[in-house]
Amino acid sequence: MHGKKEQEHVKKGPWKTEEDDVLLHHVKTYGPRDWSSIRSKGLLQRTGKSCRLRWVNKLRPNLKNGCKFAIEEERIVIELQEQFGNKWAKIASYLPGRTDNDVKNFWSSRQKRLARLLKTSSSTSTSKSHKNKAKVSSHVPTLEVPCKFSSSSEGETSSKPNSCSLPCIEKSAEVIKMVPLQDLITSEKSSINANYVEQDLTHFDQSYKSTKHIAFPQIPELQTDLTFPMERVDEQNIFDVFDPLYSSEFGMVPFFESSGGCRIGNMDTNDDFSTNIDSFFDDFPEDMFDHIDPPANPSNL
DNA sequence: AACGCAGCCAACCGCGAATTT
DNA sequence: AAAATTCGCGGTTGGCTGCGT
Repeated sequence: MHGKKEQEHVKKGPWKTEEDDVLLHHVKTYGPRDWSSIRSKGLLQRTGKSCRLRWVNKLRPNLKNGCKFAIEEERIVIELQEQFGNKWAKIASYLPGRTDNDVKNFWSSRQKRLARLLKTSSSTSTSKSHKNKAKVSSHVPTLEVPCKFSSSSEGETSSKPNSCSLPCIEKSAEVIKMVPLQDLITSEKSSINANYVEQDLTHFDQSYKSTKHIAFPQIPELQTDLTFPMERVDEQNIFDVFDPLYSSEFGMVPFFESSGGCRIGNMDTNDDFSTNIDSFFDDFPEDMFDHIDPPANPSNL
């Protein structure tokens, strides 16, 4: 009975450095797969599921751990959530260095924040006159611009400030009402404009057809020329990540560097790997992935 | 200084899909 | 083809931290 229990014992909770080491060694040897074998071999008392999650969310190279979402990233998440719904993994595939968990956490935080704003606003609005409402709304700028969503991004680059242009997002000439999220947040303390909060939340209501109301950070323009979706840095292209050219890709993610200025790598999880990304890879032999089967060639499928 | 609250994040759980036996 | 196993995703939870009162 005890023996069986012991055999079935599964470790949970925060990961220790030593466990990360074991997991990294497994990935180094066999690649990011066979998660269940880690436990069956007695390497770790973690479930395969837990191992995979740890790798995907924290140990995988190129992750932007501990970095707040840049404005561009926020914008993309909002747009893609609008389009795909809560398909976090899919949305994350458009954001280099972000995991589905990151996106999910970002979104739920945002939802909570907005819900709280709405709650606050409704309580304040009941105690305040309509006059007050109108007064507040007048100082919050609203942008109503035709959104140039198109799968053909060429020639579609917006010349207008505040218009949005995300390639590969199929949209008709819908009107996007952009509400600066920063304004929402900063006005929380003083007086909330219920109208704006409501507008923001209504975009979750599918019944809104002609006008989309989205809380957007107010930024001049998306200065990117992203080809979506970005390749995910995971099982599919792990080999690319460890390509000899990787060194140029590790300091920053080019696209988000300017806004985020965020270093990549598991900088905050454990000291052994936090010094810098180079020392992280110093631990790996040059032929570290020689043992790994190359990804299936799509043409052979 | 102590307390409460909100935000953030890592990790777990359940379930369905995909893959293997 | 069916059952078993593994994997991946989305929802949820709980702990930690920072900030305001």
